[in-house]
Amino acid sequence: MEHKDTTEERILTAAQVIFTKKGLAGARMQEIADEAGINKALLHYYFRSKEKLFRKVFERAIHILLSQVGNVLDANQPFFEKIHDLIGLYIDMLVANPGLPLFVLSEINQNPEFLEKQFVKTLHSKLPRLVSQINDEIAKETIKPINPVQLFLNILSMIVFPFAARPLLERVFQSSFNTTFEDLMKDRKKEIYEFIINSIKNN
Amino acid sequence: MEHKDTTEERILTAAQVIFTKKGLAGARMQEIADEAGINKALLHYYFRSKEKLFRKVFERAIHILLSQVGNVLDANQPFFEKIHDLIGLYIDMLVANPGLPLFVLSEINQNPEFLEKQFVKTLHSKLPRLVSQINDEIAKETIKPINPVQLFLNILSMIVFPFAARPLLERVFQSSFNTTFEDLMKDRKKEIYEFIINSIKNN
DNA sequence: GTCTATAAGTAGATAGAC
DNA sequence: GTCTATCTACTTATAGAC
Repeated sequence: MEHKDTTEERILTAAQVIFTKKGLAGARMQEIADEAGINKALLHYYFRSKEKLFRKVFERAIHILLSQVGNVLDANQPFFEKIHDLIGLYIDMLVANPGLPLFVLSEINQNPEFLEKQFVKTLHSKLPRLVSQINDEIAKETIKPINPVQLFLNILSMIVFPFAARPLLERVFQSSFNTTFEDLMKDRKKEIYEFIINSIKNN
Repeated sequence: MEHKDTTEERILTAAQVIFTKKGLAGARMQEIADEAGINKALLHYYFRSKEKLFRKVFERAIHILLSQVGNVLDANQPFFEKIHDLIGLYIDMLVANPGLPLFVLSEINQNPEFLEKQFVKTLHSKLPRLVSQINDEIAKETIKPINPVQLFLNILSMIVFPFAARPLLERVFQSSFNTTFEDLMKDRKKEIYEFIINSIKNN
């Protein structure tokens, strides 16, 4: 699966590295060519324009961010297990792709037309199911009453934010607590899960 | 206080709008001039270069993000009150400046040298105090044992992330729940505080 | 202080040889 | 498919009139 060593693939990988670091506007085609170890003209041979190349990289990023998570949300699983697996899967994915959240959020902000219907549609099809599952648990009194959307926001925030703020947090944690970002993230799955359960679970 | 209507101020305000929307690399001096209603050459007359103008805007943003919060963290207050006030102050500030978090995080990521010592130093001087206050509460058994850094990350995440992800969340919430972002944020102070207290407080 | 005009450099894109 | 050389357009920055 992971990556036939064709020129096209090497360009895409290089483009992902540079676009993630510099953004669409800040990236230079020359930089991408250098990173891929090929000539600038080849980029245009394969992808015609900078924006078309960017769109391919961006679509990939969105796909990674959504694909596995959709399955967890769909799964027919007890509520607490689902939350547990969601946290585990998402953090694993972000550890493997730490630059994705900030990349996607920045570009959507700077260029709102990149927020494709696909993205919104995927979430739109998954979220209501989670919301009604939360409401079921509240009705069964297994968890305390809470606005399901706010609960979802809390969970998502605790998972994703540290990666979006990583460039900043790395330095602060290093200088203040002699802790590396990686160490924090190792414990974080368990930490987040327990923090949530402690908060919402009924005795 | 807020803003003598000098040309310099109008440029800074315009620059903040454009840089926040497009980033350093994506912003055009012409756009900033148009937004300020003046000529392009005047930008250079007042600020010499695009980067110097950017730095002024960026420093302002950092200042807004840190100034009030430092005071809360320093305050000699009971722990739960301090958490309560911290959430309230920070969300108020972000509602007034919703674009700041993503702006600052993106630019630090794309241009790590903009992360000035000042920023790291300020946090460095405030955080250990909060950490030891958390440890005190754990020792007194008013709250459950928890890694203070992780707790701090949880709180910060729940406050800041929704604003960083705002361009995305706005659409999703609108299309899935017929809720506006603003409505969610109105309740959010109370929601976050209760979520945290429920999680950490000992009975 | 504010403008118009222009200089100098850069980046995306293409032509054409191999 | 891959390269070198080049075109064209745009962007920052400056010169100089008012």
